[in-house]
Amino acid sequence: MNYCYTYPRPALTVDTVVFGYQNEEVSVLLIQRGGPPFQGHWALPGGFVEMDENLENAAQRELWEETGIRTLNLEQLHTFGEVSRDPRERVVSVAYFALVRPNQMAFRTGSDAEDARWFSIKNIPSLAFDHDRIISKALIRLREKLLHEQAGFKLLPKEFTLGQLQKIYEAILDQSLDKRNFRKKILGLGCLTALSKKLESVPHRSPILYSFDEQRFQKMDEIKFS
Amino acid sequence: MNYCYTYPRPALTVDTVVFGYQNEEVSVLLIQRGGPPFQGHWALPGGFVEMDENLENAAQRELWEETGIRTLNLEQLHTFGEVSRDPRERVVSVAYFALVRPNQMAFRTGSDAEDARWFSIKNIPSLAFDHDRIISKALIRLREKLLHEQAGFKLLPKEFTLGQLQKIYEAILDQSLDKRNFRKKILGLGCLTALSKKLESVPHRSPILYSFDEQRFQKMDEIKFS
DNA sequence: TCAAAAGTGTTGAGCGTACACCCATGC
DNA sequence: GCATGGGTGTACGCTCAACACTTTTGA
Repeated sequence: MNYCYTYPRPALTVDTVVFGYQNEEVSVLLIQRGGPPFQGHWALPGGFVEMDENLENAAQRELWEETGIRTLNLEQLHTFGEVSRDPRERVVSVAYFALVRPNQMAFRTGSDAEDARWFSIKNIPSLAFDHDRIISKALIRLREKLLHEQAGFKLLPKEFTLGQLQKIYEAILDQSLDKRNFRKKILGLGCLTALSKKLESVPHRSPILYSFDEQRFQKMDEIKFS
Repeated sequence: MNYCYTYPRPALTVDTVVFGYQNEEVSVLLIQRGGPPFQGHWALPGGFVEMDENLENAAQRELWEETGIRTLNLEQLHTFGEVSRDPRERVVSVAYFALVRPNQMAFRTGSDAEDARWFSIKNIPSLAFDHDRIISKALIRLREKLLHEQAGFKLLPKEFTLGQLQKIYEAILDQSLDKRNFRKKILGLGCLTALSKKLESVPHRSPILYSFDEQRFQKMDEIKFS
């Protein structure tokens, strides 16, 4: 108890909602808590902010320590500061949001006797603290990012087919889309490059692989606003 | 120094960006700092979060204490936590965002020998801390809210004319708009009620007063997403 | 030959944009 | 009567939604 202040202070944590995509389902990375409170409950990866690191760095570090996943592109979601959201004491948590590709989804279990797992967003268990509220907000943001920033490709390998991309949209928006209109709209963005390769060894016609040109997309976005 | 912890903790503050509209200009409420650091500089109203109040309540209280303005409808903007954003020590600040009507814009000066003033967003002085960055983010959010939530009427009296509303859009978007298209679009939302009164004693034809039906707008929004 | 997904165009409706004139009021 | 904003309609282009069949591949 060596750090003393004139006025009391809340503890400050970060929590990160990481979305991935596998088996045609969007899923969230959760860890199982090894100690109280909520021992054995599932929760978002996260922890206390150190004094010499920015909030985003703290979120990256905790994610790395607890799951072995490294990702840039963390984005701040919302800060949760209800007085009694943690039963021990006042804890304010800054929530972050990330999308990872399949090849980034492999994790190792953290040091703290915790287990980690991907859960489909259609089947999320009961969570510790107010983490269900955090995930609700993250899902809303995910839909917005999909619709306004075409973020779907960030959940796929760098090279992907239009069919895979459409399935992402359908999973996140929870509705089926018309194939022709989807392709027209996505290709009409002018940010996809058709690669000369095709995806082979599939039990049907080989689909063309595409890559997403993010720089071009940013430029298009700027033009729109002018 | 009676509050002691095992690990060091950042201080936690809230700051609020309040937008108003007067003299055909959108403006921000700032206070002049009465003590160091940045003594004499202008800054956003805000202060430390108490242990028994939620973040939004803290923002409301500080706004009330420092400016005498009371507003509901605070909305969280972003949390700023760069390590050195405050020269004294680590301070993390949760920024809030509010729109107030002209009749809410009267303020009293706070207790702390501070002055308060409305500044046009086209003429903002040099600010304390990273408050310029906070205002930049708030301006972006203001434009988004205008475009997606038609929030412009929240800067006007409950009863307003279409001409006044158009001026708000022009001030925030910083471009002139076509009068006929603007009216078509706004009336097409189906959320404006034409009142039987007209605005009188103006040196030209008396314009019709309208009120905005927020409930109806919310419903329209839900329908859109289904 | 069959199953499974890939790929491909047209049409109609609604929305945003461009554009110009007369009207009511106070001074 | 004049200055000042209030109020109004049409035509075009673009984007979105609906809709069905042929192609390729592996098993």
